[in-house]
Amino acid sequence: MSAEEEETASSAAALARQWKLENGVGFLLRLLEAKYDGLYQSVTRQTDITPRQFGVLMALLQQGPMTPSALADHISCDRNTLSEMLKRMTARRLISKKNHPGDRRSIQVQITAKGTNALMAVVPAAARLQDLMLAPLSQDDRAHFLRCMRLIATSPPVADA
Amino acid sequence: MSAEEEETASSAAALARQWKLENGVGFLLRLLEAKYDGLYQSVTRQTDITPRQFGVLMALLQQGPMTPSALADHISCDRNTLSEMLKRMTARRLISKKNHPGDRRSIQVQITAKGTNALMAVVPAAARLQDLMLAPLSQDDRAHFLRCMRLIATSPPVADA
DNA sequence: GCCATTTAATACGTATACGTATCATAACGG
DNA sequence: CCGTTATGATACGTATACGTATTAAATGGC
Repeated sequence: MSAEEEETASSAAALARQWKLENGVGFLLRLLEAKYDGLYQSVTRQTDITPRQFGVLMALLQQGPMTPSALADHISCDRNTLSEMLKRMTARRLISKKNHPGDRRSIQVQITAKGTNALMAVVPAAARLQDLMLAPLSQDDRAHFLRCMRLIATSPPVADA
Repeated sequence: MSAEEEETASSAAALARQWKLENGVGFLLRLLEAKYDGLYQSVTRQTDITPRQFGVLMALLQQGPMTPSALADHISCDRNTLSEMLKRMTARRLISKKNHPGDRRSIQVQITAKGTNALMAVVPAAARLQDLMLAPLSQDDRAHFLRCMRLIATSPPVADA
């Protein structure tokens, strides 16, 4: 082991000893996600659309038919992930696919009547989710917390990363 | 459709029209998670342990051998999920399993030398992740944001949920 | 001491998430 | 006009996440 590697190794060991997993942003984010999904289950009971599918259906309802790529951009979702979601949602007839007029590579997806019904059935419950998640915070903290999340989410990736 | 159902449906439609997906906690949490994982990829380059595996290895390094159940509690991870992670990590020889002395139902998992090396190789990069994630926030906001996340994460589930 | 209950771990099914590869089609440059 | 490149969608592989089912073993009640 070179002197430099040894130095790196010893400082890594020191960092590891004092590491506090429970203070890490990644750790906390996962806890919040789990809490959010758990609350979603609680408030929506026996529905058959997931939180992610909720976002897809809401976007299609509000924006009308669009291509998978446009939809992925709209809801900030990976295109591969969305492609698999759309496959499952099509199988369940929550959405339908049709040919794109003018580009034979492309398609358009649209919400079905069944999808609209499924969405409407959970909208009232979903509307309570935000309050339930933020319940532990004061009113001031809720707004501040959301601002912080938006700041991080919308700030461009750092060059030195 | 009963009068009540009609009322529910029309209020759901009204809620849906004014729904702003990009303001939802769930939506923002997913953006932050994606950002975190992206930054992890950037700062750790060609390593072969994921952010979740990092947490497992760090816990085993600091706490020593323990049962999968104890580990799941320690890192707040679902036991089924952890079981599959441990299977993959065992296959890669990052950890090893041994019989539990005194309870033949149970086992203990422990970090291997290879796992320790893999962990140490990414610790310095992982230490920079926190700062990179919080970079868009002021110093005051960083502490406040973390406090808010901990508050939500640690507050017990609400009864009315 | 035996049986019902509980607990530990895992298997299995479904859903998300994303990197890489593939295929068809469109767009473009010469 | 033809070949190269870019783009849209999907297939495939791996990893996470979690509900439910299964199996083995420990535990508690009687």
